[in-house]
Amino acid sequence: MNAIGFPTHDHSHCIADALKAAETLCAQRKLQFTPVRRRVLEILLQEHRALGAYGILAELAKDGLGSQPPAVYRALDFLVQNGLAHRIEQLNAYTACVHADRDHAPAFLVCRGCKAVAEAETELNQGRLGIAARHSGFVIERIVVEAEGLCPACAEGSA
Amino acid sequence: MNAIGFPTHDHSHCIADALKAAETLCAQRKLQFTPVRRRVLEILLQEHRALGAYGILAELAKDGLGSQPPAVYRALDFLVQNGLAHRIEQLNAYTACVHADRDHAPAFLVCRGCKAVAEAETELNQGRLGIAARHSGFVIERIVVEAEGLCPACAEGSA
DNA sequence: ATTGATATGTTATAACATTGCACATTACAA
DNA sequence: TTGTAATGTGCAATGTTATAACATATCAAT
Repeated sequence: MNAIGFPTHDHSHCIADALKAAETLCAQRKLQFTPVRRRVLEILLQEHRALGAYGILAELAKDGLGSQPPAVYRALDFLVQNGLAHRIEQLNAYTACVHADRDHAPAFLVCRGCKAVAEAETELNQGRLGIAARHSGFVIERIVVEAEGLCPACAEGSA
Repeated sequence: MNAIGFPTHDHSHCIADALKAAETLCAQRKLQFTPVRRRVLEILLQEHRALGAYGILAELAKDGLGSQPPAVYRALDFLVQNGLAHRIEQLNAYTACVHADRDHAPAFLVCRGCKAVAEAETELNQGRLGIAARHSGFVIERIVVEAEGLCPACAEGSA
């Protein structure tokens, strides 16, 4: 495993840790970390990439954990709602959160070659957009920041 | 007309100006500003809001300018490609550009109530995301910045 | 036992987008 | 001015993503 911002690492450990953290977080908030939800998060954690809902559904189906679209979408809603996963708007796809603990405004680097996703942070009312918002009385609740480009590996290949 | 960042203004004049500018720009670049393309831009310009492809298609169909999805998508591709319109990723929808002349990295305020869209600007390699990119050797080509929230009018209503 | 809250199952359909091919138009050089 | 390449359009079919609507299950609290 070696995606943008994720130098070679013990990936199975990384997955286990994240699942553990999710468990803890759900326990604290009295949320049900059900098999479907757990499995969807696990599938997302397999790769530091964005996966489409129907791809996830296919995996889910293999385990007999649901075969219809709503099953995935509900699980994804839950995960996104609780900050355990994020939606990548420009791909209509989903990716596991790399630091699900604290509340944050995520920003992403998305490789158009391999769909690898790296997560960074931003602020809600930063920069020119924040200024524009204040000027017009617009209240920002969420901000989507996604950079599209090429990761080092893909840049090499297409150069 | 009075959307975020667009205080009451002479909207028909605003539309006419934008169409004129688009014409000029296409002439300069030797691009064909065909009836379909012109009409799609005009439809987008009617409102400072994001419109879905199928909604636009319905309008187009009324004028006998195309009845199949590819007609709109091709026109939208053309407009987006040439900076005359933008795609709002979080809505899978499109909006006319308010300053199609210069090359720019657009950022948007999108009202979740009325879908009104205001356009601001940002920079490609700004802030923490730029830093993350430089650190990992990621080359940013395009950046999606979309703030979701409530415009003053909708905030009033839902308060 | 009954209720209420939450999660899931199931069918159907809405909404968004692309592919592939044939035909028309335009641009432009021979 | 005619041939030809490039570009744009029409049309049918299909693919992909997402939700509506309704039924059922599970389980804890009264």
